[in-house]
Amino acid sequence: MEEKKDVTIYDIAKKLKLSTSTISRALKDHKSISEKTIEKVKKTAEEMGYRPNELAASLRSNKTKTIGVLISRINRPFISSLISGIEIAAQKGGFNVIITQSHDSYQDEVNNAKTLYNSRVSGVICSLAMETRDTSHFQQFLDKKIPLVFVDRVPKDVNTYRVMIDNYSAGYKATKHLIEQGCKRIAHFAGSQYRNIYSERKRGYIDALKDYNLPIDEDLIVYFTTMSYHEGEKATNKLLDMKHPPDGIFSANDTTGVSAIQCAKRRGVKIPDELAVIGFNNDPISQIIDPGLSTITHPAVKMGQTAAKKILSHLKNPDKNDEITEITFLNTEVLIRESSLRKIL
Amino acid sequence: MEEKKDVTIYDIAKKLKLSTSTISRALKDHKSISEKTIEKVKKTAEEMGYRPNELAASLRSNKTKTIGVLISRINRPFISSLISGIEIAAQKGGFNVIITQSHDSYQDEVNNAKTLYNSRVSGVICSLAMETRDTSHFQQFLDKKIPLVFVDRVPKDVNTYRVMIDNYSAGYKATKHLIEQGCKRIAHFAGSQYRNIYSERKRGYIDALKDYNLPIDEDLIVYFTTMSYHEGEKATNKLLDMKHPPDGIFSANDTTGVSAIQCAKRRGVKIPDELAVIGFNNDPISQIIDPGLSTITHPAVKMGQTAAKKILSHLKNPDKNDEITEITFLNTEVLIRESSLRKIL
DNA sequence: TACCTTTACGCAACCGATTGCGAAGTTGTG
DNA sequence: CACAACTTCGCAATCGGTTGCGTAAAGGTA
Repeated sequence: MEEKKDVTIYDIAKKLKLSTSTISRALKDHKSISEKTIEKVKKTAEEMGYRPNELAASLRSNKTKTIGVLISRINRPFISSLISGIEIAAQKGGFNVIITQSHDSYQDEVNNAKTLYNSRVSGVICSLAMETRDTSHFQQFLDKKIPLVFVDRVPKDVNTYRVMIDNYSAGYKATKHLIEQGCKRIAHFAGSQYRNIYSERKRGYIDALKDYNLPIDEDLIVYFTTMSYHEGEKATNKLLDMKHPPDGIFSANDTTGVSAIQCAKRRGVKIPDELAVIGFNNDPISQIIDPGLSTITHPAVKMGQTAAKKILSHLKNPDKNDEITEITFLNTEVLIRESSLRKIL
Repeated sequence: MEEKKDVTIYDIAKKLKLSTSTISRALKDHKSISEKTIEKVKKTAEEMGYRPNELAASLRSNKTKTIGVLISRINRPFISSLISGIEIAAQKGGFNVIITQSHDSYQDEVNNAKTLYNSRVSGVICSLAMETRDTSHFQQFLDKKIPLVFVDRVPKDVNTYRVMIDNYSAGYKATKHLIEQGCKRIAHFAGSQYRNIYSERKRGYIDALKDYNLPIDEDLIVYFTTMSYHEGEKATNKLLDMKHPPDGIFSANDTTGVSAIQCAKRRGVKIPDELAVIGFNNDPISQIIDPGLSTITHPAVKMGQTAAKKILSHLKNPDKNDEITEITFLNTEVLIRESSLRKIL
């Protein structure tokens, strides 16, 4: 029951009385090999059950057909869709995808970056961990000219590809929508201000209030660390306990938006009339909850595909610029559901 | 701005005036190298910024530190949690995880299996695509003694590791619960009967009905192909249009369970009194919907971890049995929420 | 001092594909 | 028919660790 050895190009060469160089070239349609030979080689390769050893090829050519991914955690609707998009695009280009999760820990992100670096991935896609402040662990990729694409949670101090949405205008649009529904005291559930997605959404919120001459009340802005359901629940209770509770909430994600709705419902607060709520991401729960949670659509799958395509096209194109600061913005839309719809528009 | 070459064991050897064999052995604490030398080598390796080239090591030793994963689609709560578990366990063992998705297409599954095989993964974890009937594309792994672990959706005709839940008893428990709530006409939303998880759940459903002397009405069993929200909605409407509509539904997943609740609510059917519903998986939406959907808990993360650990321990253990038919069952529980709770238990 | 073990390390083949350079064979041109 | 210009293919080095086998040096014993 011993294992059969793999068929190599040496075996094919011996059988056809050709050299390994010819086999190697024939298998990849090199122009200096005749049609006849190419066909013959491919046919016998097939017959002998040859499978190329990518390890050997990678070692020699010093490139792998692999994209490494650094994300916080896979089991989140947005992230899993992002990865799905990456996988789809990578697959089309014949690339494998290696996933690592940091669980939002800075140290894990650093370690994972090292792992991917050592694995000789030929490209990296990353969405920053919540904890991350310093980004020097990405320098190794830039030094080696390994294409690096940040998605969604991007740093501001690394010059490289970025694929993101316009969080500022999304935050602005969400807030504006609540204002148009008649909200006067709008609270904001914000995430870590070290992450662009949350600071920009907040900035949009602030500017919308300003533009519509509404006062900015710092007591109505809640800063979360994990943006979990529990955090949202606690914050909602606190807000509703205020002397002058808010009449609207713009939550920077759907999880806390949903928790706000459920909390308000339990307290008998009417949604959307007494409290209008809008979330962010368009997670599945946002359309399941009753009333449906208005939200901002987020093109997660497309974002993943775009990022992966960036890497593939960069690898194809031999002229590698030293300074790549290309930013791609994807579209978002305000998706209005019952949680914020007070009047017929 | 040319790239610096990587430091290799040759560089270290030259610097320390030792041979590459000594360096190689020292770096992995080989017993035939003295303490002093080992320390010296490790120190200079560190200083020179050496990073091992795993490609070279893999090529020579013919093993990679990689686990390949074959699943239907990443962006599903159950699957993404499963992968999360796999990644956590793999990471601890110093392994990378390569993800491929079949989107429930048989052909994609076959192609992905080939890709993983060619990538020389040292272990494979798979949950079958919905379409898959023939499983001969897994034979290549068995032939090469590459550990293969099926999770959740397992085939019956491949002798290898399996990590799963007891779908039969889970289906039985779910149905029994509805019966205990007073349901007399219980419908069942079933998935493809080619997949064990759905056929077993149905078997549990049937046997529970029998044990409690309830008639089995084939009209109350709906077979889905994708188990999507839309399918569930259509089926629910059809059931509620019947002359004698059901008073309970056991859905083989949460998505269709949720769609049943929403559909019933729209039609004014009272839940759980006129229609009690229980789903499967404990997806996030099951606890967000109102009324909360009773369901069966599914230890997805643990399932992933268990599967990955199986592979790691198999790779460590040199005595490879030829016939491995080890099945691991993980626990599930009936999680009762309002969608099925008619009386105080 | 002669001889036997250990200990510590080096030699060199090897894993399988890639590729610059060169050469033999073929076709074309005047 | 001679020489140029392609075509088509082989030689051999290379990528960076791994490992069986061999040997010199160090320590031990009678």
